[in-house]
Amino acid sequence: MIQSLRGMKDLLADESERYIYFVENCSKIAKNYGFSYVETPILEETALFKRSVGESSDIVGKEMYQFTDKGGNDVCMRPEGTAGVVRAFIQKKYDKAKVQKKFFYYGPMFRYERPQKGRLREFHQFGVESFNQPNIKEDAAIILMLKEILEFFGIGYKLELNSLGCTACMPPYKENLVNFLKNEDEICDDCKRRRDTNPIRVLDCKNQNCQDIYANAPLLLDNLCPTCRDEFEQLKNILDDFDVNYTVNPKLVRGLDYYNKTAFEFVSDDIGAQSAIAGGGRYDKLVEYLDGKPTTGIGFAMGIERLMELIVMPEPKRKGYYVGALCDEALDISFKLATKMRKNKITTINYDKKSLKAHLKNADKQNAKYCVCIGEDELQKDLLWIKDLETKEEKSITQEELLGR
RNA sequence: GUGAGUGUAGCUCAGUUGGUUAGAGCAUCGGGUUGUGGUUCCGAGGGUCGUGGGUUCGAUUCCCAUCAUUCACCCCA
Repeated sequence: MIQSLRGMKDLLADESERYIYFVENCSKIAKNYGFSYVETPILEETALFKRSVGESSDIVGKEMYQFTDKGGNDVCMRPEGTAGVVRAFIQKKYDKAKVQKKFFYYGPMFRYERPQKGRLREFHQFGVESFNQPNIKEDAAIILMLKEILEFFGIGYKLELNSLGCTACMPPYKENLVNFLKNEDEICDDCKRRRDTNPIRVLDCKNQNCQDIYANAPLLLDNLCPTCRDEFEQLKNILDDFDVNYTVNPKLVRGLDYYNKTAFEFVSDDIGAQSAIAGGGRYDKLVEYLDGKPTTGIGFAMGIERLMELIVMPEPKRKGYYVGALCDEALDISFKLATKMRKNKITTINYDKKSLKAHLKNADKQNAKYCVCIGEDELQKDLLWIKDLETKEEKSITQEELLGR
């Protein structure tokens, strides 16, 4: 038997219902915030992710589905959504037009990792990106929108917040941190590697010994330039105004290299070790990294599979019609009837002759609201028998009456 | 990439200290006398016990390998 690839799952039955329910409602909320749908290709040139996500990240370094296509191009399946949207933004020359744009997207992402709870090789993200809106209120609006989405689905969360600074304050801080790390020989091998490739990531190390050492490490939050410090204060004030609960985590860093200034992560306690349900932040330099004109950007991405474990679906209601025949003569007639009904009603039909009891049982199992049956009596009188499975009300009506309902 | 656990019916699992026809619940299908569902009762179908090899008179059971899967590390949404 041929099976789906490791870490890749089919979406069907309850799961697909959940998926549709989730993205539809997220889309609705995003549209209220002025975002419009964008869909970018799953396959992109590998260089796009190397230059945006960063070669030092694990995502690009070891988790990409990368290959050479028949034309000899170095391509890969997107491991995240932002890079493609930024590429599309630049390709459409919105950077030169200096226009504000807000996009939302959802779809599959691919990372070659060892699967576990909340982590698949093909997984789905819902995300938004807002370009050319440097106002700190936009940062707040995006967090408020995420809060609204999570609250709509009844998902509990914790919000962690940090500022990663800008080109004025980040480089001196980085130097500062590297100097601190040079004097520490007890840090783990991973951290030693990070010291050279991406020093800020050491702060995020899960190793307890490392964390003990970093208790004395310089923090970026204490070394922000006046502008960044002021903006971070404003952001916190707005969030306070809107009763958003958050904790400032000066050691929160994002896994992708393109972030600066505002960085945030929504975390859940209820889904195992892979607890990050949404993350995002500002990326004011990314458009330039990808050869666009200077354009600020901010966005977030949510892990749909992780969130689907947490959402409570509304109770399924009985709906639609079930059609069944009680005698052989009614088989063709019921099929014709069902086909007419399908113009404007959800209709399922059973092709076999069965007892009324069996049809009612089937209709009930399929969660239909009405059971329509045709038997000898109905054929004689040219009527249909119909029962409401909720109210138990039953009556005989003509075909015209039924089709006109 | 590393570690641990698990693979028996469509699903959830029991079981065999190695021995004839491998069990349960749920689900499915049929029935409980003339055309009334979600309850109940009776019955039926469905398994080369993940795959390959080894030990043995004999393996679903023990051993090895392999594949799949789960959880954790790591990484991240």
